Amino acid sequence: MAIPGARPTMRDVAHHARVATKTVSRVVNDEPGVRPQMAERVRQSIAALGYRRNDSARVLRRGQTASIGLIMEDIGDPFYAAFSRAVEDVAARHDALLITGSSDEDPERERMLALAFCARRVDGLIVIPASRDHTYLRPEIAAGCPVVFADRPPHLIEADTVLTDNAGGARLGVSHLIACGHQRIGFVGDDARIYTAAQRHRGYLDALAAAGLPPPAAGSVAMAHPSQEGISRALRRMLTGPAPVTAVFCGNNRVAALVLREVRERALSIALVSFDDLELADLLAPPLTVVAQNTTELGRVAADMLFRRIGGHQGPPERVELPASLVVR
Amino acid sequence: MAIPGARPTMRDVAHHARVATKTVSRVVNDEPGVRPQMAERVRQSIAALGYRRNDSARVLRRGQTASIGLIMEDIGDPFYAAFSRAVEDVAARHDALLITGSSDEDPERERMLALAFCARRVDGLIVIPASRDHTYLRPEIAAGCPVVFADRPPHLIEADTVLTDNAGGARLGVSHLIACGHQRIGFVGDDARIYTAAQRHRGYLDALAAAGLPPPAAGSVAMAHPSQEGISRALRRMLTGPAPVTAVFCGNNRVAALVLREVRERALSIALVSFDDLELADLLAPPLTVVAQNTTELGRVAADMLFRRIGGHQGPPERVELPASLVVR
DNA sequence: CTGAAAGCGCTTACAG
DNA sequence: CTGAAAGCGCTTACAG
Repeated sequence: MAIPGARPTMRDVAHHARVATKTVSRVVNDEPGVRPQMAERVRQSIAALGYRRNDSARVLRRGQTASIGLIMEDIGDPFYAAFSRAVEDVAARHDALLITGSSDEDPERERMLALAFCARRVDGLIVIPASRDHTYLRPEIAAGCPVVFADRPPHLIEADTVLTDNAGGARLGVSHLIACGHQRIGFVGDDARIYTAAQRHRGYLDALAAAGLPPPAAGSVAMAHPSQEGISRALRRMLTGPAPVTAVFCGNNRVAALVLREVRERALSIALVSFDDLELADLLAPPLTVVAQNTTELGRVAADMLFRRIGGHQGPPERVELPASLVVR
Repeated sequence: MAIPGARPTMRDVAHHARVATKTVSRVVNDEPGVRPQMAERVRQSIAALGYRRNDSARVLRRGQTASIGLIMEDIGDPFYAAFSRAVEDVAARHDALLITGSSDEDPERERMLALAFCARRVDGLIVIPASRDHTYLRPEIAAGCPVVFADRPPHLIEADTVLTDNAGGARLGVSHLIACGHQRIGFVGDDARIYTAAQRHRGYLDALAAAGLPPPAAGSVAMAHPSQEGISRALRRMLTGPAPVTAVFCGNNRVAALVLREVRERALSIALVSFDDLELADLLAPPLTVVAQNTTELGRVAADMLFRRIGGHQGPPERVELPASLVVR
């Protein structure tokens, strides 16, 4: 039986045990209604041949693949890794496998991955969107593949969505800086086309307004795909001129790491608060106050919503928003 | 065609275009030998019905699933996340999907995941072992599912393996502390039953011996699953008595984070070097010198080895060891 | 260039 | 309790 690629099939077992394949199927799947004596005979043949059920055939016949797909920006990023782990745990509880793919913020890649997963007939999909147009998913959803969006809302279609309250979180962080006495506060965020970046920027503006502070001076807001060089320039701009900022709110973990490096290298003395927690943030000098998302909960809720749909739930699309919390350090 | 779960099949398309399914198959798969005019007719039917090939049926017939499985300790850990991303990139280049699972260092869970993946007939498996006995994989390998082990070697079977030079890396780190003038150096590592933990401990002892230093005093070595409490106790022990340590080598990133917290909280003045790099390690005061693994390369090599086997390579099992590098800060 | 038949390895729906 | 037949949706191996 050790011929590469030559696995015994249910038919082989049936021959060996001199029964019908259906009987083997019953034994393999622990279905009732097989005499113990016959079941034993089948079990011996299974052992003798080293038989293992081919789930990929089973899946074809049954129509459900017991697998879900997860598309995110980059599984290598700690935020998405934690999210992914939470999804995996829920999937495992439903005996489903998890197929993952990284879009690298490329809409076309997101689409290719999503369609490839659907072609494999995953039972459902969780998408952290990179695309600005999800109409390509409409036929898939109509054909019975539910989709849940996480971290960012879908575009041009309606579907279950779970988000962090990004604006609210940013308000918390910026209000904290204001409470500490800062009046001129800069904002360094990611590309403004990214939903979370835009929402956090909005929260920043709201906090200033709520405190009766003037809107940020020109140059006090920088939003772009984070790079050391870009952030260096942005900080330089914020710290020069007649009204330099005394504090900066960082829009996410990657921005924060770069800002921290810049602050250290140029020995800048500005206060910082960041959206997203960072490993070791509590050990920095001074420790970094952050607005933390509940990443695990985000993943858990997204997966729960998906499995509810897979289980047949038919209600209208839902939108859940989870709070972010201020971690003062 | 918007009836949930009712996707059109190749047969539906064939009826609609009044051709044989084989002709539809040719068009769908861009096989040559279809008159342009007929191909066009088929394409129109495909569009009209919203047909999408069911890859799960294709896979059954062809025997290859174009998917691989990856089993690691925890996809939520940044080390494994980076590893996973590197594997995904290689898989994508081979048009293969990646199925991931976390074993949580539980041998039984590793086994369940591996067998579940094999039941789905993944084309190959990458395993970061938790188990001490991999004989359960022998039938799967014999049946044509190649397995590559990464980060830690397999137990009781031979198979392709890619490792970091853990002992060599630890020697580098400990030698650096010695070069800085330290003579009494402690070691705080993970559970000694984990291969990487044991190897790093060995490298630590080798470095002491190579420098002509005496073997560590009783209590200067602590190896256990990392917990704040356990590490607190271990450090207390190392720092009391007649010959307290002046430096500590941390066995991995999780240990390092806990040791750093303890050092900060109790304002201990000891030198630290850690195996594994940490985000922000350069921004600590003082910055943390580390022995860095090339995690991405580890994942890339593992995946390359696997796809070579999937491609038919038949040579004897290979073992690759990648160097670790000292990052002085 | 086109297609009818068989089969991948299971499960479903029946019949006995 | 047991099994023969049909079928999941494709591709393979032929025949014309």
